Amino acid sequence: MGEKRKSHAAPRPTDAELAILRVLWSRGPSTVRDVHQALSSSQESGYTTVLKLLQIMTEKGIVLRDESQRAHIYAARLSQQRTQRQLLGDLVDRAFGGSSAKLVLHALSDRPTSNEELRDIRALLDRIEKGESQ
Amino acid sequence: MGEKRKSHAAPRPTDAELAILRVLWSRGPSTVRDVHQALSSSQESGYTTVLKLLQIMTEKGIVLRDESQRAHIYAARLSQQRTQRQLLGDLVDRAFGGSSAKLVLHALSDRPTSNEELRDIRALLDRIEKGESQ
DNA sequence: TTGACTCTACGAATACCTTCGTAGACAGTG
DNA sequence: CACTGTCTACGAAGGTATTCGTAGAGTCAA
Repeated sequence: MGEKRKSHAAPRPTDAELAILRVLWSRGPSTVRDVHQALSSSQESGYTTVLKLLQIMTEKGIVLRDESQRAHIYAARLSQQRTQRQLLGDLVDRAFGGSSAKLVLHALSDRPTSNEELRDIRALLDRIEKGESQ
Repeated sequence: MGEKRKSHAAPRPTDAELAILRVLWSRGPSTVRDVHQALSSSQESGYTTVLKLLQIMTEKGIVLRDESQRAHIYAARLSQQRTQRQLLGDLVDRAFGGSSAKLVLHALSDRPTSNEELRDIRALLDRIEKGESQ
């Protein structure tokens, strides 16, 4: 059974999955108990709920599982950056008609942004205009 | 847990809903048939599917319905900009830890951005640094 | 009026997400 | 060994999203 997914086309993580991913990204490889405790500070969820989620995420290929010990250890398969990129691309396509710039204008005009962050953005703009590096 | 939805706290639109919203935003108030036809160029979906979606969206308060004619006319309740802002805020919180700047850096480094768009972004950066108002 | 057409309403099927209870395996302690 | 606590696996319940079929009412023309 199973085999619904194409090879490795990691599907968009759901909300609950993203909450878990954020824990894994910040803590590194963790057990179910680790994740559950880290999560319990921000939201309430049963231990087996977290376990089930991690099992499902393993099936989907969102996380990797090390079963060498009794308490399995889970790790995010894709980096936070990679996942964010994917989510951003989705959003751009679904709601912003494919224009990153529109999205950026929204993001900047919306929330307070520190001077340091603004500097980083300018630096990136410079790089883009100069070289089209990347 | 109580109260899923406040009276008018428009929930995050789903994928199918967003596809319809994009039609309404670009065409303005439209009938089911209008939306269905506009949609059929990019994806296949039955007429009654679109109808059902629009009925649900009406219940949710995502669209407004003018029933004065036999063919009801639907319009998006929130502007495209407003909705985009909401979706962006959600994404920032869920995947970017609340930092708009990180999101911007991703967006810019990811997709090609035109010179004109880059100019707009710089202009906005200027406004932000000068005034810190807006 | 009748027939063809268009519209809305509604319900059902399916799939997915999220939650949690229960069961059984395993480990350490007295 | 028996007890207690921790772990995984599994299934089921309840909710939401998406799809579409069918029914019934309105409209128009001949």
